[in-house]
Amino acid sequence: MDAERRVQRRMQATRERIVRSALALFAKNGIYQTTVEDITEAADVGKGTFYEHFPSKTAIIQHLLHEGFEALLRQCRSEVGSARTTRDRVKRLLRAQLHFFDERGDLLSLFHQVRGLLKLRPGEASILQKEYKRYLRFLAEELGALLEGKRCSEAALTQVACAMAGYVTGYLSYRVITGVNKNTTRDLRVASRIFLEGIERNGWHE
Amino acid sequence: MDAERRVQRRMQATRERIVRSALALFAKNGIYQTTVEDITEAADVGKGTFYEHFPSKTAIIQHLLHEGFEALLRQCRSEVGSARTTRDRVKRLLRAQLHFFDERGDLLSLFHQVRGLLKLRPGEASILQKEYKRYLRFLAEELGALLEGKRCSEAALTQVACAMAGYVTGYLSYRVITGVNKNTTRDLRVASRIFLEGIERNGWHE
Amino acid sequence: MDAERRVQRRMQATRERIVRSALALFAKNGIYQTTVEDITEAADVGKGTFYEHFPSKTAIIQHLLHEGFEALLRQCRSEVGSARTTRDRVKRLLRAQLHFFDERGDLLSLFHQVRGLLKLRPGEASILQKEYKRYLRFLAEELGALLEGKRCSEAALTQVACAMAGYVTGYLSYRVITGVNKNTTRDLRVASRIFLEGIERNGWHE
Amino acid sequence: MDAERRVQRRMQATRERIVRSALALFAKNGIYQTTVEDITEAADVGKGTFYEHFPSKTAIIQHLLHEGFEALLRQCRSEVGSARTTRDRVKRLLRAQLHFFDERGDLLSLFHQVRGLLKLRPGEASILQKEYKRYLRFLAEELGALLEGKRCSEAALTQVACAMAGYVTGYLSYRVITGVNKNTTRDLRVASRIFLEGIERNGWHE
DNA sequence: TATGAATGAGTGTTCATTCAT
DNA sequence: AATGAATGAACACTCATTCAT
Repeated sequence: MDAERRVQRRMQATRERIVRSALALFAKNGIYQTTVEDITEAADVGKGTFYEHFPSKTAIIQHLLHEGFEALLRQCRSEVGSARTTRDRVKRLLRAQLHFFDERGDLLSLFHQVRGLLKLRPGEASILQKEYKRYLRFLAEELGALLEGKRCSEAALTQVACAMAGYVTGYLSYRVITGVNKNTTRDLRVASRIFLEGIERNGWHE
Repeated sequence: MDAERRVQRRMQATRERIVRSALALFAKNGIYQTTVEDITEAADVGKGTFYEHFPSKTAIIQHLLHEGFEALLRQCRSEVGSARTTRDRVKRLLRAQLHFFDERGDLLSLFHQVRGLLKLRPGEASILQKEYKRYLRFLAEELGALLEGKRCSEAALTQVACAMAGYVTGYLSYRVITGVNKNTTRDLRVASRIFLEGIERNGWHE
Repeated sequence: MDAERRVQRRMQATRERIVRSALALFAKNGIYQTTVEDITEAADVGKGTFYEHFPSKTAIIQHLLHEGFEALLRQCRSEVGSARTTRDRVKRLLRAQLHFFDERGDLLSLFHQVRGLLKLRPGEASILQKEYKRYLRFLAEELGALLEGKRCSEAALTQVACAMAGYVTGYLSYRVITGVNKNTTRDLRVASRIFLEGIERNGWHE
Repeated sequence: MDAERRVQRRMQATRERIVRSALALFAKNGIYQTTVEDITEAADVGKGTFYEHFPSKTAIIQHLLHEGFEALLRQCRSEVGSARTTRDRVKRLLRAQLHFFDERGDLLSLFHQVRGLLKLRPGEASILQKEYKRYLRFLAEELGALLEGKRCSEAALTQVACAMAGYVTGYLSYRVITGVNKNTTRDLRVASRIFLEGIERNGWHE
């Protein structure tokens, strides 16, 4: 029936308003300073409605994290896909990440905050940790593909993935502190140079 | 009198136990999951004693941050001090930071957590922010000194400082997630290569 | 029309599923631990459907209580009806109750739980209280009939009714705790003895 | 020091006010209708103070239950102690219980309410259950002592203990419903008769 | 009639902070 | 200086009930 679909759509809209409000507030005020009521108020729904859509505050963080990384990886994949040369691939991989976080400061902030909690709360941590590991694995695979023909251990690849992920997110989140204007073109040039030099000239062999 | 000095000394010891317990717990369980009572219990003092030494929980975080950065910069300065060549300076600068955070995982964690909160709580943020800015300014100055003779705007320097700080802390904190074994020698080689290549060959001109 | 009747019948079936689920859950998990949603889920109907059949959670408790006592009294009446001697009547009265609660542990539990709440919530209490009073009045009347010819004040009769009701339900609910196997025959022998002795030999005169 | 003791005493006083308020409210309004805030308000302390003294609402119920049964058993023991004849012992045992609950309607109510929850909430139930079992075991032992020389299985003794406990508490709590005036002397006469007849003339052999 | 999304008052619990000793 | 009992604002989460479809 049509009616049924309309209900579905309306519910989806409510859920989305909650999700959006949550992410915005988490990024702006921090996950601990943001209460469920803040979220529902911003989403203009009743407090109880939150729990119709997510079983707990932790659950929505998990959801946002998952969706966030999903989006990041999607963008990376689509950007890298059409690259030919190694140089181009690395550049595109970096550009995808830099662009993504430039536009999604909210996710940069969320990723950063949650990452700070990964060693804590063992129960919840492992679930959240998966997302970060997926991101690192993706980068390792991408980089691995680039280095084919050169010797590079799994550990070394992971290390480079950490380096790249750490560089991109670390750099951008420090940039937030300094208030330096965004200049993604320049950022990209610098980042590319840094990684390309390393990779092209030396390989990352141990 | 001697008695007076003894009291002073004992008080100092108490304060130190509190400080140490706080840092350990913040790193292990997170600043929000750590209660003042957790700290005083670990320090084996009464709950009220905490407030004899620090006016608030925020205050001790601020203190730890300040002392932490102080120590970091001290180590950087002493390491870099005796360097001669530019290449050596950069290497030493990186080594100092990597070594420091390798040994002080607690501070790495604290710095990371607090950094995630910097845009929050406007009042407190600015006080905490100062510490990070001081760190970045230090790096910028160091790097500026290295590039003497090459054109490099203030903004570009800040950018490189962000890159370096972001790279080091970002990389190491991702390394924590993957559980990759520490291998500081290799880490240093990689990091040096990355930054040296960039700096030596191109300078960071705009 | 036939259609109308079918609707009626289906509605009745829904109502019954709700009623049955409610009683089972109240007995198993407690009236406070059982949510309306638990009930509707167990009855496999929508949450809103509950409120089509009962105006509130309290209302269904009241309903169950009423129906429960109705059934109890019916069983008592039918059991006692054909008795001749006084001895037999008391025995049958006791047997009816013991049997009833043996088979209806759910009602035993419900009666017990609700009785614990009778002094509460003045508004609701009085409605629920009526059911218990009806039960006691019934017992008093039955016992009164047995004692005809012997002096026995109204108060004394009520007292004996309380004693009997208290004995039966109190005994059985303690038996639940001990996990002692049901042995209704023996239970009955004991109970009969207790009450018959008292009643037969002495009457309950003041 | 004196000061220390004074603090101790004051704290004890606070705790007692909380305990007393809790019991009164649980009895009057029910354990579910009574909120922690109701308790602290009645005790004229801050809400947080409750949790300085008890880790949870469940904990205070457990405490009250334990203390309540302790007091009941104490009274039973002291009452029964000086009895000589079997007849006297049973009478005293009954009297102790009837008197106790007559004066402690609050505990009668609490015991009744909690008993209604014993099959529920498995985790907590078992802790609470212990108290009831202790009571029953006590009665079984007392009755066992009386019947020495007569054959009586453990199960039968437990059964009689259930009967007695069930009778006393069941009777009294039904009496609350009817609003019949207390008349402990008469109650005692009735109860004694009931149990003495049974025990003296027949023993409770199977 | 049946549904289930939406609601918000209410609850148990936490925890930074105060203050009398 | 050190203590820890007392405090209450704040929060995550529950659940009976409503209502538009």
